[in-house]
Amino acid sequence: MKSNNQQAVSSGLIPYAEYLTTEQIGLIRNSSNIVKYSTKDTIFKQNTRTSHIMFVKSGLVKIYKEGKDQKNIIYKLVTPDHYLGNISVFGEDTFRYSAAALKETEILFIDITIFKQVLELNGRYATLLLELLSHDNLYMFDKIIAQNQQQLPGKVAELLLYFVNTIFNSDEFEIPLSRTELAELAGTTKESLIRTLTEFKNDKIIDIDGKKIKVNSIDIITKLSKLG
Amino acid sequence: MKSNNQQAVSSGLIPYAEYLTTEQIGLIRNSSNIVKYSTKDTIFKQNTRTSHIMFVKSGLVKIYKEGKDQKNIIYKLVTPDHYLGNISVFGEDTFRYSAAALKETEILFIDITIFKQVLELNGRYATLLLELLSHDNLYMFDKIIAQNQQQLPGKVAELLLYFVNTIFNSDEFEIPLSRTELAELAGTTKESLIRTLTEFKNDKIIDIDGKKIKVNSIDIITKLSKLG
DNA sequence: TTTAAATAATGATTTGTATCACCAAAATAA
DNA sequence: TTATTTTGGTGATACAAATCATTATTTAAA
Repeated sequence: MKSNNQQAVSSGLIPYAEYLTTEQIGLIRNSSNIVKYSTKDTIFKQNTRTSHIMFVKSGLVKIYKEGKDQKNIIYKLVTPDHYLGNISVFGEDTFRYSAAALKETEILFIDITIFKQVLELNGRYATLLLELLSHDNLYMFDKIIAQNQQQLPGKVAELLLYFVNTIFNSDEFEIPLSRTELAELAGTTKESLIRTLTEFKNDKIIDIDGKKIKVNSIDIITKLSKLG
Repeated sequence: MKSNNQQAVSSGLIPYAEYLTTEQIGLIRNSSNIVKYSTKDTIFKQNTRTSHIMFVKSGLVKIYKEGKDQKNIIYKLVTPDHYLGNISVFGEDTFRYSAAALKETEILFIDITIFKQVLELNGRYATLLLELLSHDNLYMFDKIIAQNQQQLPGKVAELLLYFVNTIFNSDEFEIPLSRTELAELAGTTKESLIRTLTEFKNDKIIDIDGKKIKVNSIDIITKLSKLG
């Protein structure tokens, strides 16, 4: 954590504060701080100890597993107003994966002990988190399983839908990821990803110019993702 | 749910009852019932409404996704004293997958509304579930990702380790699954699975006789699973 | 029991995509 | 600026595993 980048935490910044009492908000606020990261900064590394709950305030974060010979797998991207890593820090005392900022990012750090205290005091809040966690995990689960079963066109279609529906909420966007990273997210290799994107471009399903992508036919992309 | 197979629920049967007050145990007990299933019985089907939290009391359950042309994917098996489906019913109002009994199985059904009431009253219990859910999901996550990346020998080695370490806690066991189901769990095809098992048998790593399997060298199997 | 259906096993063939090799272009450092 | 590294892109090849085809074996039904 970079102490030189910290800033005070106002109560409005506490996630889902409407479910908390003033006292509980105070508890969390006093054990929280915001840290700013620049593009490509590491937020945490796998196998280090989990001491904080992290909540993305702004920016974009990739959650990834570091494999041997630089073969990473990107699990997911995290957009603002989401807990980092599905709050899965509850399950283990060390991180199972790493996180890095894909652009200028602000993270709210909350001391895990204090956070657990609040949860135990406030069943309503704990239940809310349980629902968030469940939802998130089901979604991720399906995504991974689907990816597993699909072949290239399906995988890349799924990737594009992920950007359109979940990350950017738009059919036109600029991806802050390299081709290699896109492949790591789609579950394939750089070469295969590029080839498939080029095919989609030739078929006029998408326009692509460097990191700028425009999805022309979400219908076709959706069909491809379902077809596998 | 088969009402003819129900039976009364004693307080000792409530999961993690030590975290609950007498009153809360009463609440849950009054809205619970146990249902018995025979081998191959369906417990629930994907896309049906979730109205109960389910807890496996005895037996063995497979959680699977039904794909087109009978191509199922088995996510996991659930052994006694575990919630069905990672309590993930919190996230959605319909099941995302199906469940079926692999042998004589008893399931404790708890009304979901009552259960949520108790959770909101008891932050301690909710936090416990949050931890269970987190842990389970991290585990599953890693398992699926690992499987995804591995090739045949690694996948089958992983499958065997799953039985040895998680399901049977023994290096000798009788699997209540067909070869097709084993393949669905390992993430491959029936033919490839059989071939790989035969190879392992020829290499004396395992003994296999129908559904009876004995793992002779967990060392080699572990190496194979790590090697990919 | 005999018949039918489901499951297990093995071989031959096909195919998708990872891997390898290489070059172009862009970004970064010197 | 030039040099160096990283990223993007294309073609040729290799290979693992899915698919197809067929037979054996077990299990369930008539």
